[in-house]
Amino acid sequence: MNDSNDNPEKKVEPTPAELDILQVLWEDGPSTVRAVNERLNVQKKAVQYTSTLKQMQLMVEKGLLVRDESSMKHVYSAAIEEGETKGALLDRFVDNLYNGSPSSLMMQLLGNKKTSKAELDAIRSLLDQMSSDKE
Amino acid sequence: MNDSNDNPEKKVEPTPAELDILQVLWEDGPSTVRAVNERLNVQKKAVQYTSTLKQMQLMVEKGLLVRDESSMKHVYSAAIEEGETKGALLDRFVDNLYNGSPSSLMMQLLGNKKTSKAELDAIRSLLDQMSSDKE
DNA sequence: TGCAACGTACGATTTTTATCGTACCTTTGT
DNA sequence: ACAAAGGTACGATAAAAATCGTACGTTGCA
Repeated sequence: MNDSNDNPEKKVEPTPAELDILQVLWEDGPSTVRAVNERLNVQKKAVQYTSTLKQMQLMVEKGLLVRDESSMKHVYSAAIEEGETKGALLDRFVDNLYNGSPSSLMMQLLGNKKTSKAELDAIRSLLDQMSSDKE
Repeated sequence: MNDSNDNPEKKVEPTPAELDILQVLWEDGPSTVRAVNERLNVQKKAVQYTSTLKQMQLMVEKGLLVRDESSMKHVYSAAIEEGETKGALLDRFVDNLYNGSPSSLMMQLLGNKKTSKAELDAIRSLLDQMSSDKE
């Protein structure tokens, strides 16, 4: 068996720059390099077209993106799922910083002045909804 | 004014390896290089003594650590606060991955099978406690 | 037809992070 | 006194991530 199709255990660890690109693709769907590059230049840092191009080409090799070469303007899309990827990153983050304890992270979040009251309310109702679902 | 003493706005962004070292110091308090290195070798990856030494020396230059050179065995301690540092990293993490919305992060956390029921309960009681404090 | 606009390919390089070897100093036991 | 043990300093290098310039191919139109 190879890993072409059903290998959900595959390890994915996009670098920060790769993550930026992935987010554009997750949000906008399949896009050309130019579209992605423009979005990065607006939302993030100035970066040359060819830098983005190269980056995305490498990402295809790594299996982070797939591309459709049928037209001259290649169209790229994310090859890994948003939720899964972010979940893995979150896991690692929690492991590294909070000893794998989500509630520790929550405490950090709650003690953080940057977290608005509205957000806290949203979290609580989320939690309430959660528990009424389960019980 | 310089930034020797009271500059809480200073930007700190430890790299992964730096964070490992910081965590040891946060947990154990002021320590020698050897002590830190041994802890890393047990808990993390094998790394040469001089590598850890160099790393910690660089961290002093960057202002991440301070050291007491009064004895020959220099004693290092964290120069940045644990909660503040982790909070900043968490902020950046939430900004990057969840558009700055902690509740989105929560959803990810709740949907994550690795998060145990006990942890969820802990979070909820944390939240309850939080709201009874505030209101 | 030929040139400008726009696309990809890809080597080279820079930047950042991490690791290590070697030189050399200090302490201590005998 | 001096060797062994254990410490620091620091240049060199490796490894990883990111950036860019240049070469070259294709398309569309004046």
